[in-house]
Amino acid sequence: MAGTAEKLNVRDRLLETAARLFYEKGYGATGINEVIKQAGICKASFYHHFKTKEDLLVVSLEQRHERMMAELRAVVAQGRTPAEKLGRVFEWLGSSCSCGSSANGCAYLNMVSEFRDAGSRVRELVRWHKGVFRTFLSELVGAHFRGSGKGDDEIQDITDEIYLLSEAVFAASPVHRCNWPAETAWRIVAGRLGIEG
Amino acid sequence: MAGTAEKLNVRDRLLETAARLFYEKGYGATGINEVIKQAGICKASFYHHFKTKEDLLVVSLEQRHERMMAELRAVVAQGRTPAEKLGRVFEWLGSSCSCGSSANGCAYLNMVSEFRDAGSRVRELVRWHKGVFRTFLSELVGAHFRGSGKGDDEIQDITDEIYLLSEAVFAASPVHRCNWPAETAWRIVAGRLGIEG
DNA sequence: TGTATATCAGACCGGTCTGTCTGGCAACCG
DNA sequence: CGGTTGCCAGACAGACCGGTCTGATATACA
Repeated sequence: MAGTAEKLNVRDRLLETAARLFYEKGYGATGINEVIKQAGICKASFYHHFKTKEDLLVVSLEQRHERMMAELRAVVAQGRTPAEKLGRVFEWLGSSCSCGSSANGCAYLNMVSEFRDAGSRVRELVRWHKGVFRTFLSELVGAHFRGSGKGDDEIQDITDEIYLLSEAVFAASPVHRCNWPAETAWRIVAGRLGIEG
Repeated sequence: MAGTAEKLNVRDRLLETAARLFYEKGYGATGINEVIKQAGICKASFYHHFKTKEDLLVVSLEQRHERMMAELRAVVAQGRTPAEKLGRVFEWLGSSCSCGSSANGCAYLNMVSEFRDAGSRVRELVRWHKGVFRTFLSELVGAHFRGSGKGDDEIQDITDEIYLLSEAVFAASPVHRCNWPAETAWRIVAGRLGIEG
């Protein structure tokens, strides 16, 4: 029952299984024993690779971040203009938030619910991740308005708005389990980019 | 150490304590033993009033809903026009999401993270709550556009957008712990209402 | 007065949790 | 060959969990 993680080494099998279970069931609701069982790993081997359960979570979230950014780069590569690239991003947000087993919204926002201490390692990681994502958006927005005569402040404001709308998609999708949040968010974004329709 | 719940009867003390702890620490992270200890109630009395811990949560969420709607009605009563009322709502969203001990965002969205089964009682309650809140917004939006010649479909779309932005405030506030989400959201909303500035 | 109800106090049950420990097997490397 | 390393197997410790139970006390009401 090791599932998709057949050929990976022990550490990667643990990370793959943990990422899946922590996302689908939540961190607190997933026991270490379940992770190691589904990964087909014995307990001592787990504690050989990771000091604690939380360490496993942190590493798996870091890995998830890299994977997500890679996916995003691939997604925007399919768009020609910055506006089209942003459109692809919101399309991707919607599909990655309301489809199949991934209908649990944003893995990082979920962690904010589980780790209430704002100074915790996990919260810090979430803020870092969101910062990187916001920078990613800001570059697209900046490129879109390059040479438009818009001031930096206004572009900054629009970036904030678009970032906020991405969070809205993440938050609303798991509640409603359809992709009107992504479509509605994109409608607003398109308006702010001046590409009505 | 019963705190603010001095004069209440047993059931209400339990509900008051549970609402506070479940919100500040999360449902899973709060043990029944801690609730009853802080409420100054013995265990048998708790199980006399509530069948299970989850029952306590459900009733406390229902109570929270009534309290929130009452607060919202009071808040909008201070605005003269529908647009001003909506402005007060977003102001209230920001302050109730990023201030003091309540900097944990939306109690209901947090429950979505903790209850992954979309068919669970708690999830159902969350959807009901969000539906009522959306209706509340839709009445204000409808009043704002009354007689403006805007079609019902367009008003519906704008309502969706504003509701989505309220979710964005709830989701983003606990991550960033300041109220730019509320301000940014309101900037977009004001634009959609046609009251730029 | 007798009975039902609400509450207190806290032991107790069966289960789950993270993390540690012992012990053994196999591969690689000096 | 001997030692280290990675991994397996699973018992175990210690804490905490939700929930049940016994038994005592106080109050209200028939």
